[in-house]
Amino acid sequence: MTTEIITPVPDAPRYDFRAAEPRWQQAWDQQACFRVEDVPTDGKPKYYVLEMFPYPSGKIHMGHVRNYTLGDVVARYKRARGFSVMHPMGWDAFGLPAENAARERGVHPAKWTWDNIAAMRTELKRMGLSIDWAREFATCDPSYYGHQQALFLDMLKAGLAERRDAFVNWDPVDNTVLANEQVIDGRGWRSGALVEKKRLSTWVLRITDAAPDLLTALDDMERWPERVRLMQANWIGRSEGARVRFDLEDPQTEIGAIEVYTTRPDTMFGMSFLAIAAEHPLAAQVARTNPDAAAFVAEVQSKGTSEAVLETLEKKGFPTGLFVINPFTGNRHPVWIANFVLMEYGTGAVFGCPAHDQRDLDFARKYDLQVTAVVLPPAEDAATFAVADKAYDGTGTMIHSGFMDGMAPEAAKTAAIAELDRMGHGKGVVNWRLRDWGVSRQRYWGCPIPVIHCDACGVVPVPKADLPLVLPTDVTFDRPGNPLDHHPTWKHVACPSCGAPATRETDTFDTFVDSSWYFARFCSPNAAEPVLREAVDHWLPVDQYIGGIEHAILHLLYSRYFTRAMGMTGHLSAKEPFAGLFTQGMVTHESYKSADGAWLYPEQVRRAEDGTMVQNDTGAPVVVGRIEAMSKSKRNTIDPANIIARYGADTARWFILSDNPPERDIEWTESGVLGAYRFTQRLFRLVENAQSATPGPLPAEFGPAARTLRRVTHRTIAAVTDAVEALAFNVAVARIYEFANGFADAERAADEPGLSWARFEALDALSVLIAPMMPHLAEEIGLRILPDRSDLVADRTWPVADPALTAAESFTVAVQVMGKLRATIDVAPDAAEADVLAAAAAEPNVERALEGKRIVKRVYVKNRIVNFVVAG
RNA sequence: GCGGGUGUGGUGGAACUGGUAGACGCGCCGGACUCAAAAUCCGGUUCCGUGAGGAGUGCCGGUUCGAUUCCGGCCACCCGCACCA
Repeated sequence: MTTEIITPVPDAPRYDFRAAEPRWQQAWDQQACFRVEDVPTDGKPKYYVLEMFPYPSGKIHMGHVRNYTLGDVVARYKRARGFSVMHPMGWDAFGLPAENAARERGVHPAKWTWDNIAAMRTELKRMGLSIDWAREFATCDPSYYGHQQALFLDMLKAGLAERRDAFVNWDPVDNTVLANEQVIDGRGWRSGALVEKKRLSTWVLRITDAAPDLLTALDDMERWPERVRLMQANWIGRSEGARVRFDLEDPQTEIGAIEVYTTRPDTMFGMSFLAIAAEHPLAAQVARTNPDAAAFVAEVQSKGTSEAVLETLEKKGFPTGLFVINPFTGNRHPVWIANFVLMEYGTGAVFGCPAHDQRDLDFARKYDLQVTAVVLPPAEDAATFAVADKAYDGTGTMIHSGFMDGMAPEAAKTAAIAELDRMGHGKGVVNWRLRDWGVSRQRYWGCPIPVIHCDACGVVPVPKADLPLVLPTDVTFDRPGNPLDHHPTWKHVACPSCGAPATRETDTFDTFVDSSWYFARFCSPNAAEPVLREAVDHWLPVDQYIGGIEHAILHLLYSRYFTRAMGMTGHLSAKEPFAGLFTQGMVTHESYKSADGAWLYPEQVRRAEDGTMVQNDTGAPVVVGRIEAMSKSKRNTIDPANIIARYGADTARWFILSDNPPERDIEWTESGVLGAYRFTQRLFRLVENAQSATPGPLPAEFGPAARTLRRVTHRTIAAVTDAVEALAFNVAVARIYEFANGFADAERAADEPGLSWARFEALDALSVLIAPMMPHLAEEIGLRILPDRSDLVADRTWPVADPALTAAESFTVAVQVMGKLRATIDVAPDAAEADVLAAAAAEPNVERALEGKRIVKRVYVKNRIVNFVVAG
C-alpha cells in the first residue's frame, strides 16, 4: 500500500537511505567516534547517558526504538556540546522466558539468550545509535555475574545481606519466591498467578535499614519526575506512631504480652479489642491447642493476599478466648485472630478502636463488639454524638479519655506517647512500609548465590578465589522445579571451611539484582574487580537515565539501594545512581478485530474505498478497537525492523520524536511515518537543489534576503538548542520544519550580496542541528554542502546563535482597548513609548473603539503590547 | 479510601518570568505542474457572521489594564498505592 513512496521520482533527486545509512554507520564505527576511556584524560566534562538496557527477547519493539532514540539525541547533542559522553549498551539477559523456551522448545536457555542478543544487536545497530559498543556485556555472562557474586559476598560480610526464615510470596506457576514489589494486586508480576504465602528460608538484602536515607534523598533529586519521587516516597511509607505493650490477663501463657503498632495512640481509651495476624506467634500458640483456631489460621493463610483484596469488606476473625489489659484504663479486651492484620507491617498486631477507624468499625459491627467514641467532632454534642456505620477520623476534642480530655487529637498523641513512656508500656516510633528485599529465586537461569551450606559450619561463603561460580550447562528441564536442585553433582561440594561434604545454595538471584549495578559495570566493563574505582568515581552518577515509568519503584529503588550498598562496601562513592531521570510514554496503535473477535495485525487490514477498515485478503469488515499500548496479545504491533527497512532509521527516529512530547504516549500512525519520510526527502532535495552556497570570509555586505535567512538560521539554532536542552524534542522538530520553510522562502529571492554565504551558513548549521535526530541524513547533507570536508558531522561542534542576529528588525505590537485586541502595529526596536502610543491610538479600529470614551490608563509593555483602559 | 497527573481547532500538539491563543506536523480545501494520476511546489484552514463584530484553552467564580498561565470550588478521564493499623 505504500510501495509507491519508495519508487524513484524520475526528475527529482532522491535520498537513498538504503545505501547511506549502512555507509555512515560503518564510518562512525571505523573512526570509533563514540568510544570513551574508562578513565579519560582528555579533560573534557563527562556526561553519562543511559537508557534502560533491554531484555533479549529476540526482536526490538517500538518501545525500544523510542527509548534508544531519545537517549541517542541526548548523547549526540551533548557530544556536540563538547562533553565526553559515555553511552553504552548491554543485555539484561537472565530471566524466566529463557527457561520457558527451554521447556517448550528444548533449546538451552544460554543458546536461546545469546542468539536473541545477536539478533537484537543487529537490529539496534541499524538504528544508527551513538553507542560505545566496546562496553557491551550481558548479565548472563560469568564475566559479569561473577563480580555480582563478589559484591554479594562483600555485602554479606558487611551485614547488608542475611539469611532469613520467613513467610514469602510464592508464585505457584513460576514456582518461585517474589519480592513484595513483584506482587501486583495479589498476583505474580510475570505469571499473573495468585500469590500464596509460604514459609521459606531465603536471602534478603536489608534495604529497610536504608529506608530513611532513601526517603530523604528524594528531596534533592530535582531532575527526577515528581511523580516517581512521590511513588517511591509512598512505597517507602514512613509513618509516625507508637509501640504499645498490652499485657495478657492470663499469666500462664508462654507469651506474656502483645506489642502493637499504632498511629493513633490518642484513641486508646476507645479500644474495644485487640487483633493479631494469622502468622502471629500467639496465633500459632492458640492453634496448637484449639483445632478451630488452627482451621481459621490455615484458612487465612491459604487465601493469600489477593482474596483479601477481592472481598475487601469481608472482615473475618476468630476469638482466642484470651484478654489483654489496656494500660491506660485497666479494662480487659478480647484478643482476636483477624484476617485483615498483616504480619509484615508493624508488629502483626493492632488494637481496635471502632469509633475512629472504618476497618475496626466493620469488624466490631460484624462481631458485635463495643464502640466508644473518644474524639468529638467540632459541631457535635458530647451527650448525643454516636458513631453509626461510619467511623470518624477527623479532628475534634478528646472525650472519655482521662488525662487527654479536652485536647485536640494531635496534642493527645504526644501526651499519650509521653504517658506510655512514663509507664514503661510503650514509646513513640517511626514505622516503614518498605520490607527487606528477598533476592532468592528457585530458578536455573540466574546468577547463582555463592554460598555453601555445611552441617557443621552453617552458611559458608564461596571463597572469592573460586568466583565466578558458573552455572552448569548440563541441566534438564523435564520436570518442574529448579534444575540446579536436580543436577546430579553440581550442588555437592566440600565445605570450604572444614572440608566435610556440604551442599551449594541452589537458589539464584532475582534478576533485579543484575540490573541494580549494571550502570556501574559499564564504566569499566573489563575490570578484574566488579568496578574500577577511578572509572566509577569519574562517570557516576548517570547524568541522564531514560526508561519506562513501569520501573518507577522496582528497578529504580533497588538501584538506589545497591549504589548505597556498594558505597558501604567500598566500591564507589556516588550517593545516587541516576542524577537525572526521564520517563518516556508508551507507543500505542489502533487495535483491530475480525468479526469473529480475533485480533488482527495492522498488516492484515487496510482502508477500503468507502473509508471503512477491511481485511486485506478477504475484504471482510474489521472492527477498529481502542488505541492502546502495543502488545503482542492485542496484535497491534508494528515491527521496527520493517519500518527501518522500508523508510530508513532516520524516518523512524524523526517520527517518534516529532509527534508529541516524549513523556506522553505516542500513537504510531502510517500517515505520521509517511510525513516523516517525506521530510527526509524534502531536506535532501533542499540541499541538492540549493542555489550556490559557498563558505569563505564573512561578506562585508548582506542584502535583505540574506539578512532574513541569517536571522532564521540563528533563531533556529537558539530555539533548537533550548528545546533539546529541555528534552522537548517535538518542539525542536517543529523549529526544524520552520527552518526548512524559511530556507525555501530565501531560495525564491534574486541573487544579492552575501546570499550565497548565508545559504552555506544555513545548511551547515542545519546539518549539525538535525544530526542528533537524523544522524545519517545529517552526514549526507554535510557531505553535499562541502564534499572535500573530511570530518564527520557526528564530530562537529554544535552551532552557537549570535544574539545580534536573532534580534528582530521590527516588532509587531498588539493594541488592545480594555484588554481586547483591536489592531497590531509594527514598531522599530527602539521606538519611543510616546510614538508607539500615538501610532496605536491612530489605528482606525482603535480610534473607533476609543470614540466618546475617556482614556484612564495607558499600559505599555515594550515590543509587546499597548492597552488603553477607558471609562464612560 | 489515600496520593498524583491531565483537560487547548477535525487531529497530535505549541505558547518565554501573566502580554496578539492555536507555532509546527497530520488531515482537509484551493491553485500550479501534468493528457491524467502520483510525487512535488504555492496558498488557505478555531467557531459563528457576507461584513463590522462576537465567542473561544473542561465547568463556575475570583485577582488583574490583561489569565491557557495565578487563586478558590466543581466535573471528566488517566496513573500509582491500598485491609499499612
